[in-house]
Amino acid sequence: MVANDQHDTKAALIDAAGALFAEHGFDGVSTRMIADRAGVNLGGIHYYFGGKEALYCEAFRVAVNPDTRVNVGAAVAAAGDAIRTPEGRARIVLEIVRRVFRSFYVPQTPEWRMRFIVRELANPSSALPMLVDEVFRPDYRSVVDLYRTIRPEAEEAEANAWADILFAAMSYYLLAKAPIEMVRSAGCLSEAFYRTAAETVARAMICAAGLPMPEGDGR
Amino acid sequence: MVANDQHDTKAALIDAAGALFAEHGFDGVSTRMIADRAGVNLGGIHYYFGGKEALYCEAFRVAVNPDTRVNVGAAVAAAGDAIRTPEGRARIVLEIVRRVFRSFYVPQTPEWRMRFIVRELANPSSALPMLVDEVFRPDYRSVVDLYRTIRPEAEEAEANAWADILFAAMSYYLLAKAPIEMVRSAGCLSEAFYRTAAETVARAMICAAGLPMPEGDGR
DNA sequence: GTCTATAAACCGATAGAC
DNA sequence: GTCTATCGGTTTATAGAC
Repeated sequence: MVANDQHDTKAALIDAAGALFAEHGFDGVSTRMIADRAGVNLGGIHYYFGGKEALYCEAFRVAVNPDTRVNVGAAVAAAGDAIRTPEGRARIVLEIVRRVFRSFYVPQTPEWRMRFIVRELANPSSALPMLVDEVFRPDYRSVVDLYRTIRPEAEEAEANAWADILFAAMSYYLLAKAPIEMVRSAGCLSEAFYRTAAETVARAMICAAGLPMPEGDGR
Repeated sequence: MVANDQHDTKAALIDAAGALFAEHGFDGVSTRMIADRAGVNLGGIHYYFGGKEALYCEAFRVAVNPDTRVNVGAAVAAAGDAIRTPEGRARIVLEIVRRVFRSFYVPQTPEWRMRFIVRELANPSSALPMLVDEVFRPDYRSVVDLYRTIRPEAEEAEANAWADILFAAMSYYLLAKAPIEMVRSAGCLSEAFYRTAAETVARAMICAAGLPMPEGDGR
């Protein structure tokens, strides 16, 4: 069963590599660790991908797959006329922050997806340009533009710092998971906590931008 | 000149190791890279420290040195009676956030100090328990306690998420420096920008906690 | 396609000359 | 204290049997 075996081995390698790279970074993972976790032979990495770095990039492309990734720019565009009122703008901010946090748990996608993306931010590799061009810069620009719509008189640095609140929260929860759970308790970074965190971050960003807080939050 | 050479070589190794470990993590740095950057012989690492891991811990102890590190708990305690009024609490939050951002640039301390600390959060090693026990947990508890003083009725998760805004910003700016400068421009993460970022983060935390914004900021 | 065996390079660590 | 040379182990990558 050639096609099936190929799919199984290749997919197992990508999933094992993604999970390990997301956790330990490129340097912290050996090809043997990947092959062992995938339950396949070491040679399969070079047979299917050509090498460790190519496998890293392949797993990374899965992580940033546009079909599954949250698209901040589209979320702003989809809001339509809501952006014309302060109340609508506040709701757009709330919706964007919620989407970002919900993207931590997207069914049918690997658990390591988002963590792999922010891992690349902290431990850059040859995949960094692709991440910046295709994901980070567009999303970042969308959030900065949103702030400039809300406060056109604000300086560039302030808009950047405001957008950073969101990206900082995202990367922090995904990268510092181990120490956070050491300080609080194991399993404290649950889906329920991320809902609270999303509301807290959204509230901070909304009132920092001088917008009115949405009352009924229509969850 | 024994004592002087010893100091020079040892200090050069710690400084080179700190800079490299802060940038690439333990796994991303080899002992040869450290020796080369320090301009000393490879054997010196084992002569002075006993090995790579011991050098890592030694450089890490420099990074978390209580004499130079910003102490969040002490900042709250030093505020005295200010904590009894909403205006005073807002000023305490502002002061804490400013101190954290100013700690990025402390004269007479190595530039890699804070980056090494947050690097350990993202790439944990055997030094993680020490970091959590001596630095991360106390600071984190101080900020959570401050929020619980401000809003005693708030749930634990909300207090945690509020404190996270500060620690997230700190780790984001220090860890994701390369991609941030790719998106904006090289050198955009200047001391001037960090002042703006501190004001923005502080403003977000202050109004998210329901406190009044300090008007004259008395910088 | 999957496996074993191994090459070639690099790693941390060490011995010993000076 | 500082250096060179090198050990033993691990790494990525590859060649070749099946």
